[in-house]
Amino acid sequence: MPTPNRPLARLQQLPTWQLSQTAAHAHRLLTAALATADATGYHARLLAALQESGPASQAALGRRTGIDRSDVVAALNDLAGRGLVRRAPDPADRRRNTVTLTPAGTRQLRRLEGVLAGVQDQLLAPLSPPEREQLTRLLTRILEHHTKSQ
Amino acid sequence: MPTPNRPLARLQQLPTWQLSQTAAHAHRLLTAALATADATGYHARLLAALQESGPASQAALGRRTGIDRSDVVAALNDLAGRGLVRRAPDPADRRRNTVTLTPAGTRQLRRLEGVLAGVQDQLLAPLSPPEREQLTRLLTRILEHHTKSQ
DNA sequence: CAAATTTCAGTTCCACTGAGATGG
DNA sequence: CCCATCTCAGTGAAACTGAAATTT
Repeated sequence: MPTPNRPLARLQQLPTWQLSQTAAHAHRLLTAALATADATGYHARLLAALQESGPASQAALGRRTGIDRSDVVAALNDLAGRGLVRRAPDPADRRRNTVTLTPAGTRQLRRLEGVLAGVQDQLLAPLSPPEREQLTRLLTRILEHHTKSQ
Repeated sequence: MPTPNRPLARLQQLPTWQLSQTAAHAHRLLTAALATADATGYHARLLAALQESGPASQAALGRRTGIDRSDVVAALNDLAGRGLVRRAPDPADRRRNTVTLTPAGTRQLRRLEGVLAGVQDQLLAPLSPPEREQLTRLLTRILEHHTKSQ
């Protein structure tokens, strides 16, 4: 996702282009902010999923967060290495690892939620609160359309 | 850019998340549509830049389109191989290649513009024309803020 | 000499694929 | 026998880096 110096007049007006540019900005802000908390987007998504739905198998976490099974393994290695989650074999189905949020993981998630809120504010700085809501509504409509119809 | 099955309630509401999801959808649509015209996003951007500002050196094209100098080389190899652009040494500055749009390139650009318009329509299908304008205005404001302030 | 251009080779990041091992 | 799970190794696209060769 590049950022041209003197953007192309035509393409610049296409919503697809504006979306990709805006998402790229958001991604930069997000990655930078999470890095200051020694985290990545994968980490935040996994911790949030664990808090939201409780302990889960790795496959279930992958489905819920949209993270590929292979990448879930790697990210959980990180998180477990720092004591933010615990992995234990599921006694009911021994193919599975049950992943659990630790107290340290819960604290880290709270920190990350603060970081994420700050990024929203940075990104949407030029918009008033009602405009921010408007943007969210429009994006939600687009997303719903494209996830329902497929 | 993954797409979760049952999205996380919290993260799903964050504008950064919605933006990245929407941009991912747009990117999928765009890549697929351009592929039917034997093109890529790089191709479209380079052809558009050439039509908009006339013949240019490769370095200038890279700056104008936001495409890295290395990738400009590869994409122009493609385009030149299909006769859509012509590369000739610049007599005024022999470090440069002057890249020119051929008639076939102009025709291909017209095709691609049609393809791109179709993708906008697909992506924004659930929105009314005024809503599409609203979205464009909000995104433009965000982009202007983040490109001016840096 | 410093700076710009074109090119090639290689790196990094992210999402994904394939396959093996274990188990239901 | 088939399917699910966890894991590792590797692939592919996109953006970028470093450096060489040429020219200004």
